[in-house]
Amino acid sequence: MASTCTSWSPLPCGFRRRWLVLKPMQQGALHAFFQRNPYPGIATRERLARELDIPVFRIQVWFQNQCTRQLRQS
Amino acid sequence: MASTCTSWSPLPCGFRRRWLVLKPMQQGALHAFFQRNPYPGIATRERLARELDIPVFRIQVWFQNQCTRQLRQS
DNA sequence: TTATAATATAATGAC
DNA sequence: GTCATTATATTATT
Repeated sequence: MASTCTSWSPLPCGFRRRWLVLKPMQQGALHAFFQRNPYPGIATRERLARELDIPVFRIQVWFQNQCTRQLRQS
Repeated sequence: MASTCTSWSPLPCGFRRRWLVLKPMQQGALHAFFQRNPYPGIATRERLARELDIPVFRIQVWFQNQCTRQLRQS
């Protein structure tokens, strides 16, 4: 396995990134896109990051969380 | 899906801690700080706790309540 | 009654 | 899956 510090995570191990709440407009855009494509490739994630002004790794985390939480709806 | 009693609440469920009224000086300091930073990290909360002589979890509760009070004025 | 301290839980960001 | 932080609803006390 790779080290616990993956390439897309700029923070050193053991430090938790500052909690940032997404703005409603950003959330709306992400939800809308997720409905169309839950598994965007790196190019798409980078485009979303530019358009919404969110770091790429946050986009990645958001889609990961969204996938797992979509599944436990029952 | 947080657990019932989260980490910032050291009392077991069903037990209510004693009501504590903040002194005017403590309230003033909290309000002043809140204006600068409504979401202090754990290190900052611990510093405030030391300086104002208030337990850390009460600091946390005050900031949470202050956020909702702020929102209700609109 | 109003203000606010305190409890509990849901939603969600980060890991 | 797990933990941490924020948001919100509610209860209780001064």
